[in-house]
Amino acid sequence: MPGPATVEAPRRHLTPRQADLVERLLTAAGAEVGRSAYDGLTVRNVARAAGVAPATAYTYFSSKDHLLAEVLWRRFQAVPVRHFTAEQTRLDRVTSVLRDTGLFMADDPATAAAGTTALLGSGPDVRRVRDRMGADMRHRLRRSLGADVDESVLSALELAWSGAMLTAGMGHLSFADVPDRLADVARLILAGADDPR
Amino acid sequence: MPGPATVEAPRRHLTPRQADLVERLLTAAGAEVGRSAYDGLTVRNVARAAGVAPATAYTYFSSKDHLLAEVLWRRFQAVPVRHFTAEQTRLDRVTSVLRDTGLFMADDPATAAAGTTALLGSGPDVRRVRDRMGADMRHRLRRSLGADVDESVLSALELAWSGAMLTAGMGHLSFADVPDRLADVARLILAGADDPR
DNA sequence: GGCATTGCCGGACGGGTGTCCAGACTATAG
DNA sequence: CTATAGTCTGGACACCCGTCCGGCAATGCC
Repeated sequence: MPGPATVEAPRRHLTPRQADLVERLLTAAGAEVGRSAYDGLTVRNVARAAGVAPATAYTYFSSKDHLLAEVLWRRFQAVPVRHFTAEQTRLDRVTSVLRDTGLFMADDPATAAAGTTALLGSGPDVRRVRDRMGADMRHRLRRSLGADVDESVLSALELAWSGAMLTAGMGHLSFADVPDRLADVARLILAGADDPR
Repeated sequence: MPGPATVEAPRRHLTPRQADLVERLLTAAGAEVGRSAYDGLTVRNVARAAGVAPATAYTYFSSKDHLLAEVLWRRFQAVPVRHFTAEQTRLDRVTSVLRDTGLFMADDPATAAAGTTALLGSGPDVRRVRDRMGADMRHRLRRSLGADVDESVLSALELAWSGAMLTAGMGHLSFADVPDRLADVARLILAGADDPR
């Protein structure tokens, strides 16, 4: 049975006006979350700050979680994908990726923490953002690992990264410490993989 | 300045009647979460199922998250601490700990997923449960690693464990796969540590 | 320039959360 | 058996979420 499946939203062209609106919402959310953490932030406040009716905000972001997740995703995307030089070892490359993607949150721990919480939300849109982010991270790691990747190494690195994000998001670990911690993990894991080229 | 600090609740003796009440709430919550996931569960429903007024439930658990977190903690505690034999290698020991603590959630993925979400909540009580669980896990791992533990190995294993819980809780990874994944990670990390005794 | 479509407004609504309180209820002690 | 301290009740409350809808403005098409 094919089932009702998911109803794809028709292709959404955003007029410049709308794109600007979305922009304003995202930046307003980013600013707001800096003041009041996840719990304190309300969609209505963000909407007001962006000069928009609450209902309108909900037509572009299906939930508070979705909104915050999208803020985080945007920042994540902004992390540059480095160009590797020939003399970098595999460990160097992996470490640099982990460093960059770990550090981007340290600038604004409030947003990072709230975003982490939001990313765990349950709506389908949040899930999409989550998948997108996971896929991007996997891609970055795979690229840094070079040819003939051991899948279990890749998976282990991903797990460690998620763990670090989570632990930091919960306040168990400082965001500033994340990069070093992850570098340690990479060192151990890559030393464990037979071929540390 | 000493500051207002946290106001410790005065020592709470639970009468048998109260202990039973708490018990009923926890099991009712466990049952309820099996049917409706995190979002579907309401404190009021759990209270009703336990034959208790909502306000009463809130005097024992400060929030829905706290309630669910406590359910998870209880199950986690029930995971047996194995007795290691002399001929087990370090990897064997670590793997068995990761397997056990990873598998206990696979029995009831619904509860596990909801509990994971709850554990990320923000109240001070939830935080306490979280810390308790993290400390317990660290303890189990440290014990399995044996003498002269490399702290970075311990930390790496913890990160991987958190990552696995998170990833599974989000549905990114099946709870059933968690043990094998974690075994892989342990193999890599311990091979990376110089002394795989 | 007139007209239809589209999107925003704003306010109301149903449901859930966590808090509070006055009163009923239980058990313990006098 | 009665007074009293500690619990539980049930319902009201303030707040927020996410949804819905009628009205109004702007955009784009002819």
